[in-house]
Amino acid sequence: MRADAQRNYARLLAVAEEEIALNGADASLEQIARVAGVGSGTVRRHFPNRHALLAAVFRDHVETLCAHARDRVGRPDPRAALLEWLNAVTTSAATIRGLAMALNRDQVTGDEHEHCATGQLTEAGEPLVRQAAAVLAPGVTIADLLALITGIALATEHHPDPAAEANRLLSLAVTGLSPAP
Amino acid sequence: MRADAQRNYARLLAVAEEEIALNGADASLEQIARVAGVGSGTVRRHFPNRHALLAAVFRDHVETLCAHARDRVGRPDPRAALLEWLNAVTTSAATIRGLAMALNRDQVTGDEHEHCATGQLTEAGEPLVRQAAAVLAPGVTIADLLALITGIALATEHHPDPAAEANRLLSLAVTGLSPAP
DNA sequence: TACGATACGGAGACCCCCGCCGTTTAGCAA
DNA sequence: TTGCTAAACGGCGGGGGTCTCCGTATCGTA
Repeated sequence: MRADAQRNYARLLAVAEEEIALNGADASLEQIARVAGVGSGTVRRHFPNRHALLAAVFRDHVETLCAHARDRVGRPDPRAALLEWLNAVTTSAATIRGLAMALNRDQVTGDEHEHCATGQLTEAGEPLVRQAAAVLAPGVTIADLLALITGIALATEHHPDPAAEANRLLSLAVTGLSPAP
Repeated sequence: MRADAQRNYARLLAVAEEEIALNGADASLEQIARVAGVGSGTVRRHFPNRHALLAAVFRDHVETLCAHARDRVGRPDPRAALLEWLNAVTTSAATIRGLAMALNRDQVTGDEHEHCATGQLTEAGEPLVRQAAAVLAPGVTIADLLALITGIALATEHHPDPAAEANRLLSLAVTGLSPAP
């Protein structure tokens, strides 16, 4: 990779992060190019489509969450371990503008990319779910949990305090909105 | 309302319904105008903004759900009554393309319109929630339930059988993903 | 230093949203 | 039936976005 390409890549990533934080997952690529001071062709060369850009922007965040999950494998209390992680994921999804939509989008694409955000989170979270299987409702999968979390994050995007609201909804779902009598 | 205006309104509504079923809540207004064989100004006159169009298109569906709720007020088993209604809402939100996004959008706008879709569903569902309060987790509101449902519907939009998947997730949330030990 | 590969910038084609305004037409009244 | 007027229509123009493509500038090496 040429030096100028590297510079532009880094610059674009930084600008994209700001712009997405400001305007959500469908921020204008054109605008990002303008702010970064490069031609629109350049952003498109580094990131062929919006999905690629989102993946790059959120890569670190996702990686952090995955590490968080791995740390919790083998903990003495599997239920607590899983719930802590789910809370962390929820907080990120609700706080980091655009992340929830990005996760939702690549669930749609059907995980053809093993290394997409949802794929990574699935892989990292699966052991936690397996460990906690005994205390989970039968049939619950890591995919279910991630779908629910992205859904909750999308639905609470507007709220004054999205993270708090999202976590509250998640807690309700975990313990049961209306447990059987 | 003039006769030609009435004709165009009806025609636009029909075309919009198809187009939204095909392309989701952000179908092209321009395209709708083309298919309906009217100028783009006409669609904009009848529906000043996208939200107005969505509201009109989904009005009947929402009204049906509200009636469904009113039917169930006063039933002997309040829990069953509420859950049946929640399932119905979930099925609609997951099946009718664009509805979930529309509901989500007007939760965002903050219900300044009392008669918007979410507002109507809130009003209709509130008695069911009140009735069932004794068997609900403390603090659960009708707004929470609707938010959760729209979130679930958004998250399962891609699934081969969205309604089944959405209802499954809802059931899990109702009985608890991992009820406390 | 010269050269080839690589990356850059932006023009062009296409689509969409939105506001505006000249023209047509429905429906009423004479 | 015939005029008339307000309401409704259609589409143009401006602004912006996406995506493709190609001539040009630049980097890194021989």
